[in-house]
Amino acid sequence: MKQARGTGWQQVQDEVRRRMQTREWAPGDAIPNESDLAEELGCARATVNRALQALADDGLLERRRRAGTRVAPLPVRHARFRIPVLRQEIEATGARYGYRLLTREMKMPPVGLLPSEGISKEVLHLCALHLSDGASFAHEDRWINLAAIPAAAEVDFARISANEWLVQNAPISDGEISFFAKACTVEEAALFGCDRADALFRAERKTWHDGQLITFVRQSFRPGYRMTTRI
Amino acid sequence: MKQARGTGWQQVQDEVRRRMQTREWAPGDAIPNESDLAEELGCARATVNRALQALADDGLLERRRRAGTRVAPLPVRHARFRIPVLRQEIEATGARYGYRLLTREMKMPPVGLLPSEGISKEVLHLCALHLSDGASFAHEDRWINLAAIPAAAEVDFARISANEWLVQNAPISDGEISFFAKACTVEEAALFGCDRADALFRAERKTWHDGQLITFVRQSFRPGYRMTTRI
DNA sequence: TGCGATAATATGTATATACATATTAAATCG
DNA sequence: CGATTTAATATGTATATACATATTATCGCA
Repeated sequence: MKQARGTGWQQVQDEVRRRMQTREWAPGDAIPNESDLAEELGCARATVNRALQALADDGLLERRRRAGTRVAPLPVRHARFRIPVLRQEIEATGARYGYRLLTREMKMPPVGLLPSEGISKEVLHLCALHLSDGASFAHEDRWINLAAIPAAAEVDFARISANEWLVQNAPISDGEISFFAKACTVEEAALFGCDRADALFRAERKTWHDGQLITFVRQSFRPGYRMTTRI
Repeated sequence: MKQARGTGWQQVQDEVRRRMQTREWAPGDAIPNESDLAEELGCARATVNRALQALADDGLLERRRRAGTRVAPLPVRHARFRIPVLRQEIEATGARYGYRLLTREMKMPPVGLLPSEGISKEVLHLCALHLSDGASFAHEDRWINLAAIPAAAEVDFARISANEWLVQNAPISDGEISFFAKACTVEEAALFGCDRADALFRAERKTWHDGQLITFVRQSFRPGYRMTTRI
């Protein structure tokens, strides 16, 4: 059958959003089932299903078989962030991206840095700077598990950042990222030209492949950095 | 036709993920079109479409009409965070949630706090604490635009947090949230029992309805707080 | 009344089909 | 040869249909 205009799943979604916003359907309320909605809006159930699934995916609806669909009691629960890929983030501002390797060495990771990952051998430790128009944007402290990626031992990482090399060369199956705040160290104060009392926004990421830790990286952003998204 | 076992869209997705992880399909590579994949995997094109759309939604694939589908050159994985809904976050740890209103007053917002929002009248200003087992977990500094939500003027917010009241009573169409780090103030050091030099993780959120600002809130988390997610 | 079996129901998914749309490649024309 | 038109192609979407699955409600029976 030909698709009528005004019955796309996006429009169904908009209509549902509208009813939630106007409190016609308030938080906690059950909404009509898919078949009824489809009939009311003049489209197929599959179209309504697509719209409602997307809303549930965003955390605005809660759906359970047989129990039906209801407006999430506490909406706005999921926000999506693009994980900072520094080159892109910097270039998106119109600035010139720069990368500088500070140190590269084989060493044992400090006790407690990679807790319970079973890293007993030496790992590759890199420190690098990401620059925005020549100014320090983020400092990166990275540990690469050579047992997982032996090829990394042959790379000097002076021209290509570890992130970009790993993306191309290391399969990844799983990851964890966390964000937190911590006062800057003396070295960081020098790098960023900031006060010792300044707070830095930091991100730590671990990535695994088949349960084996590939890399751990801590990125510290220059003072004043904000991670922002619309919801 | 009856659905064969092993041809669900999740399984198609798993297979595509596997091929990306093994570098059979490397970052930047084009992958077969939906029809070919469907034939190879023994399912309908719609099933492949569902799987690939979900992967594109997660930032692992890039898709363009006619141009086809390719593995994202930089796995700019779109991480999802649950926006800190403090009651839930605290109760999820097994701790008892507590809420305490510190101040409630009508006042003009400081210049620059709500830039270019056209707030010229008085707004409701609240300061409150969120407690985890009685200990300070997060401090909240909130401004509510009474022009948008006049009813808020009648609520004392001593027993119910502004967030929970607003969720139930204020329609929201749009929002922005940002995270950053900032050294704590003297007041915060007292609240959290921490050192003046400690850095605090902070979140600022603005919500609008039909272009009108409803509320602005800044939440400052206790030292050591981490926002974490798997990707 | 209490419990287990069974029916009813809403969502979840797969499929074939048809058409829409964006984009690229090819063909055509001045 | 360059510009413009046209065709080809991959994804995007809507639909009817059929069946799967989870969960709740109900019925029958002891």
